[in-house]
Order: sequence, then structure tokens, then C-alpha cells
Amino acid sequence: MVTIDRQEPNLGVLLFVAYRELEQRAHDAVIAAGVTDITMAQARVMARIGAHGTRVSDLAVQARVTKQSAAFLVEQLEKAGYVERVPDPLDGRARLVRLTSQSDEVVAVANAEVAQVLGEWTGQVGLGRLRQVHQTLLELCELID
Amino acid sequence: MVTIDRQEPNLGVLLFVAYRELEQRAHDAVIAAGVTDITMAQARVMARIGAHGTRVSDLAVQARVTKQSAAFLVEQLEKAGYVERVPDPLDGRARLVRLTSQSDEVVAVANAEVAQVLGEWTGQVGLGRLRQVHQTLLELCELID
DNA sequence: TGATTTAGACAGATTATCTGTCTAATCTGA
DNA sequence: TCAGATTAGACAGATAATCTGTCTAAATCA
Repeated sequence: MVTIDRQEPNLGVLLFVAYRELEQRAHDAVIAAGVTDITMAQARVMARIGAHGTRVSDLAVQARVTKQSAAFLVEQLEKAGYVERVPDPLDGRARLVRLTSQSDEVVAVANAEVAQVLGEWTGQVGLGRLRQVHQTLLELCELID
Repeated sequence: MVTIDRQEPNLGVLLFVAYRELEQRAHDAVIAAGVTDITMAQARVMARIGAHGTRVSDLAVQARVTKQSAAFLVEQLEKAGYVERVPDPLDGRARLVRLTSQSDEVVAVANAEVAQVLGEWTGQVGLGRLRQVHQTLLELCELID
């Protein structure tokens, strides 16, 4: 019997709070920078688009939504000009979703705010322990995915 | 400049994956146990109800939604019999949301599945490192909340 | 090559979420 | 003490996000 938990707040809540803080702060920063037409759900999908493009079905898996939901969000982002869809040269059925240059500023602002938050977190627990968390979660995610 | 990140997958994504795995596995287990009328959003609120009851506005803050959204989810849970609302003896405006005995089985199943997942995670990274993550997140959440 | 799987599009329904407004109770400060 | 500000929650309405189900075309597999 593993007894890491049982006392509140449990690990699930803690993971949620930390995850949500990072997401909300990044989103708030983007809004503050004048980009007001990207929702959190859209941003969640956007954040999972790889450098060379990602399929909608892969985005769906990574964002933990159905592919229909992911497709809906990608459609909004495309209409707003933040992403484009190009044919996948390796698979005639598929299309790769890619960030457009219009997203560059958004990504930069979001990354800067994430760095800011991580700085605050480092001030609280130290860089070593934050890196331990990162490394451990990395190994856990390998198990999960 | 903090450089814990910059390489994918970043900490935000890792936190999301771990959080979501725990939440989804717990929810799946509850469904598998025959309780099919609790949604993930409802469960998210339910999981934040304290032993002696919690106000809707506090649930809203903890679940990171508006109090209207929290009230809506509590209303569904109340209709389904999983929670009840009682007057708060300390504040005439407020009502405390409490779990009913009908929730006992749900909580037990969810807790058992969480323990199962944590066991799997322990197998992957060891108990010590999992506890480190828990402790560090605890301190980060103090900063955040 | 025929059967199965996969990627995505399309349609429709439901759920979750928000903003805005209102009342009553509590708290605060002069 | 009391008037103003704040807080808890209810009510209404709108929008966003999400799901299930179905379909076609392309790829994979046996």
C-alpha cells in the first residue's frame, strides 16, 4: 500500500493547481499583450503543435479530448490566422497543423511568462528541486503515454 | 534566466498529463463501478469538498471556475443525491456543501484507483522521488494559493 | 487483393463555462 | 453605531467546449 497521499491536499489536486497556474498565467499574459481572441482551450491545443506540424488526431490525444473537439479548436485557430493546415506528405489522409508567423508573438509572450513563473517557483523551492520535479514527471509521462 | 524548460515536453504539459491521468483513471474506475451519472467536471468539484463541508464560492476558487459554474455543478450533484447543502452556522449568507452517504462508495472507489495509480508510479520512479514531487508541489501550491 | 484500421469531415446534441445582475448577510471604518 | 463596501449565493441568458454518431477516403495488414 502506497501512502504518499491520504492527507489533503492530495497529489491530484496539487498537480492541478500547478498545471493550472502555469496555463492561466501564460494565457493572462497573452491577453495582456493585446491578443484577446485565443481561448484557454484553443491555447491548450496550440501549445501541443510541434515545430514541424502535428496532426489533429495527435493533438486530440495529447490534449485529452476527442478528435472532433480538437478539430473544432483548430478550425477556430485557423480562422483567426494562428495556424494553418498543410497536407501531410507521408499520409494522404492526414493534414499537418502548423503555427503561422502570426503565432510568433503569442508564443514569445507565453514562453516569457512561463519563464517568469518558473523563476518565482525557483525562489520558493530552489532550482534543484524544481528540476527534480521536472525529471520525475518526465519519467512518469513516459509510463503514462 | 531559469532554464529548467525550453526543451519539450515542458513542465506545463507534464503537469497536465500527470494530473489528467490521475483524474481520468479515478473517473473511469467510478464509471466501471456502475456510477455513471457523475461527469468529470462534477467530480472535480466533488473532490474539493472538505470533511465538514465547503462553500460553493470556495469550491469555485479551488476548481478555478466562476462561482456560477461551481454552483451549477453542485446543483447537478445535489439532484443526483451525492451532495447536500446545509446552512453555514457561522455565516447567514452561506451554505455548506457536504458529501452524502451516497458518495461514500464513489469516494472509496476513486481513492482505491488513485492508490493503484500511485503504486504504478512508484514502480516507475520509486517512492522517494514520488514523495519529493509531492512535497515540492505542496510548497509551490502554498506560493500559488 | 480484400478486410480492417486510421485521419479527418460533417451533423447534431449536451455540458460546461462565462458575463451580468440582484438580494441578503456580513464586515469595516469613521 | 451605522453607512458604505464586500461577500455569498441565486437567477437569467449567452457562448464555448465537448461529446456521440456517421461517413468517405487513404493507408495498412493478412
